[in-house]
Amino acid sequence: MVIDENLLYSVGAEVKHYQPGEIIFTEGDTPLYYFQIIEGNVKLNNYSEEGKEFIQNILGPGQGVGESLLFIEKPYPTNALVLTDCRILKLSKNAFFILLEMPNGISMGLNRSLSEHVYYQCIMLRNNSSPNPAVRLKGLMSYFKSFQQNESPFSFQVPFTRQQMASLTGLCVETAIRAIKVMEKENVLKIKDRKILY
DNA sequence: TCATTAAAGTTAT
DNA sequence: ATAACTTTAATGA
Repeated sequence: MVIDENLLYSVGAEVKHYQPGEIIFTEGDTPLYYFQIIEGNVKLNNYSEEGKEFIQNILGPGQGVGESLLFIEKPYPTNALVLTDCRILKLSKNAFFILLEMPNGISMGLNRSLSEHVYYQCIMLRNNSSPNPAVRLKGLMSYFKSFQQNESPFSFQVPFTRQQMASLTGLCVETAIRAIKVMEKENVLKIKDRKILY
């Protein structure tokens, strides 16, 4: 968790409920709030000129949404929209900065979160720069698998649809599906009930 | 080889 | 039922 929930409540954070499809913020909006997911999933995305979606990231419980933008005077570079029923803590930017000044020390959690974000961007850029679809998909799966303890093969059930995996790696769905099939044959992953085990 | 288009089958709401 | 997702196949860059 980025910031302790009770600490957030103590400085005036409120819980907001969101339904699937609801928008938290849109590309170009001015960042005015700190958001932290209690429950549910949120995706950060962009749309290309031709309308093709690129998913920057899919976030879950405990993660902040767009918090890195609170420190600079720039509009949001992505949209944030809700994938599943969500409970999200919302705190005004002012209160967020008051929290930063407090001696309780939220800085470690926040720094860790920002660091993780930079690391994620680095890994994804590295892998997504590869012309080989399997490399991109493996990069994606390896990163998300790294958060679970169990490192043994096929112990990680990929929590994304093929569509989402394609949008996260800049591939078209069909290519992603084909590459996944090939990887199954090569015993890199298993498919059980359409779920990918990596 | 990958993207695109089309078409059809499957799952979820 | 309808929308969203998955899969296969054909075509072209």
